[in-house]
Amino acid sequence: MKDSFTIGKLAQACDVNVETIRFYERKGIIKQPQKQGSFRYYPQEYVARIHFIKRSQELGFTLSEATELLDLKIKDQAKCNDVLLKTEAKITEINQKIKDLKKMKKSLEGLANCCVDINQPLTDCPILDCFIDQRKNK
Amino acid sequence: MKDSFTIGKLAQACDVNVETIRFYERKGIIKQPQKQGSFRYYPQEYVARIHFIKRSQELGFTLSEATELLDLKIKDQAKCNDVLLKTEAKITEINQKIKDLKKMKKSLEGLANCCVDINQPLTDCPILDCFIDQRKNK
DNA sequence: ATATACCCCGTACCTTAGTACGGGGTCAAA
DNA sequence: TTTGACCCCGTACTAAGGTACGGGGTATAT
Repeated sequence: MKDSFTIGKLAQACDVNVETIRFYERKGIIKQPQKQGSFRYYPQEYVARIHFIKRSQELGFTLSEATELLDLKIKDQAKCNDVLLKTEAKITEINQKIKDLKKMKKSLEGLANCCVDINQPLTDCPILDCFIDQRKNK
Repeated sequence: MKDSFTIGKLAQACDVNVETIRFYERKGIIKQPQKQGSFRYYPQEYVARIHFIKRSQELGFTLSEATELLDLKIKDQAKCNDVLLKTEAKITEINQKIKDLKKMKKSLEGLANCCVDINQPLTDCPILDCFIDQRKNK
């Protein structure tokens, strides 16, 4: 019990709901820890695991992608090579997303700039066309 | 019906399911087009709208955010002033997304770099710590 | 004029990612 | 030793974003 968390303490430490942890367990995203009687006792590394999952989600990865990333570290029969490949795939994905977001941002900035006359009715605002045009050559 | 699409043709042109289009209509994300009898006939601009929605989703916006973006142009009773504010909010959002993705990318690159010895067992790979550190000062 | 491909509507179902609930068991402090 | 806070499990529900289905109507090419 020392150096370990009940499910409630773990949830608190990770700023998630208790049910979320039970949910992750049911889904195989984290594995069931040691039990003392009917109670789960989590060693501290679970804090890091759950933080990792949450962080990944914040950055646009799904739960199963987050699990995949975690597994890169956890499955020690795997070799760094595997990690490298998966990591590089994710990086490529991220690069594309950044590129697309930047394009979108430019369109929006164009929109903002064209609204110089603050009381011009929106119908005359060329932003949408801007936007649509950018979509066209995609 | 020249120059317009039946729902099936539109779906095909946008590479989405017919049901998706009906779903968007029910949700008020696109508006019902002219009907000839019971059939919907969509003018071409719907292609751009749906592409736009799909694109926005790919970039991490929800359907209702995508709708909001689309509305920047469509509601002509609004004034440029409103558009400007909303546009700026969206730009801020996009900037944050880009920032987060870049952080994620850096972590992943760090991970990739630490796997120099291609046959090193994975247990020695510091990926988890990488991520955790980033979450802490969040 | 008839096949058949397409459309209509409503309803039900699916996946992801949880959250809530209820009836019961347990631990620990007073 | 009892009371309150916490845990157990299973089941049901939510919200977003669709997808599928079934019974019927329609448009069009032959």
